[in-house]
Amino acid sequence: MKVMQTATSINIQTFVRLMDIVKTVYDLTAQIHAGRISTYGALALALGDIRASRAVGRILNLNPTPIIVPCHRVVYSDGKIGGYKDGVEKKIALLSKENVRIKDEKIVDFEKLLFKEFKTIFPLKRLRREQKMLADQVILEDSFKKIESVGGVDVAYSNNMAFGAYVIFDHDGKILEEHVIKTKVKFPYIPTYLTYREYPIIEKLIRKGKSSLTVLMVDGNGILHPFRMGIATHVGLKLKLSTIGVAKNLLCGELKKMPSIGNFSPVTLKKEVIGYGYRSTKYKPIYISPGDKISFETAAKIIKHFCKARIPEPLRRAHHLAAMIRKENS
DNA sequence: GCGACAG
DNA sequence: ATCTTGTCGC
Repeated sequence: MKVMQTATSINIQTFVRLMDIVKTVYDLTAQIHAGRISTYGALALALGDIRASRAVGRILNLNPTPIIVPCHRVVYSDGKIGGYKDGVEKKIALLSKENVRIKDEKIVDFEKLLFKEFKTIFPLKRLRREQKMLADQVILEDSFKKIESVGGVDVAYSNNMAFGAYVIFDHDGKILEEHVIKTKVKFPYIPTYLTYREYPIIEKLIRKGKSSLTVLMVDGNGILHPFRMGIATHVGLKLKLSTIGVAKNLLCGELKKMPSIGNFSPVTLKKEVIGYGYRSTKYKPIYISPGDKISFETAAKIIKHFCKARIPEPLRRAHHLAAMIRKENS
């Protein structure tokens, strides 16, 4: 029987390749010919989002083949040279050899030499489209009555390895299960795309759990996200779980006033409440938001119940576990 | 130098 | 998140 080469089967392979952000950055950089220069931001835009510019810098810093991938041709957007693994002198020397002149630490004729006509399919735009699609499916209502168990997941890193930890507590704070996992990192950290870095690890961890889980706390945001699709929300939708996002820093929006100890204060974005700052100690607040299948009220209640320290216990324990495993493997 | 954007 | 000396406060 003749089997049609479906669009899907092509796309899955293509998709994986597309999403190899590291490889894409190197391929894009190789498009900058001798005599031209480009910027970290221009490369990020070619990936599909200016937010990736720092990730581009980090990736180029690890460039294993500086001869094939001419990362010396990537400079700051103000025309300054920027850094180079083997020293800026080397970068300047390589550029000079290509007739790119530098004066007062800046590229001469920067605008004229700037290359930004990359051949690209903007891989990050596809991910953003997915986030926008999924955002419609979020339900900010509890999908449970009684809280049997509450889980926490966190991930630690060392070089190209990720160490994930998953802990399940019962309602009284007793640990029911602990799981750890070690995997290769496949996606860089890019603000607002955290889920594409950590979701695969979290999914593997959750599958190891035996107890039925009422709620999962995720290190990161729920709907407190420019597109209402933080990692906790993504995890909730994909794994059909009630989730709460818990972040140690604010990603977007505005905390109207500093909450007093033991209290919450709303975080708003364009007049809309998308999360709460919560202070259980005298230290700086944490930022909580519903992931999926939970209300603001219930999320807040659960967070308060599990906050013996600044960070709620399930996440605190998961964080410690992940850090321990990371250290053991280093 | 500051602001600066989860992890 | 990780890299890290010394420093600060409970």
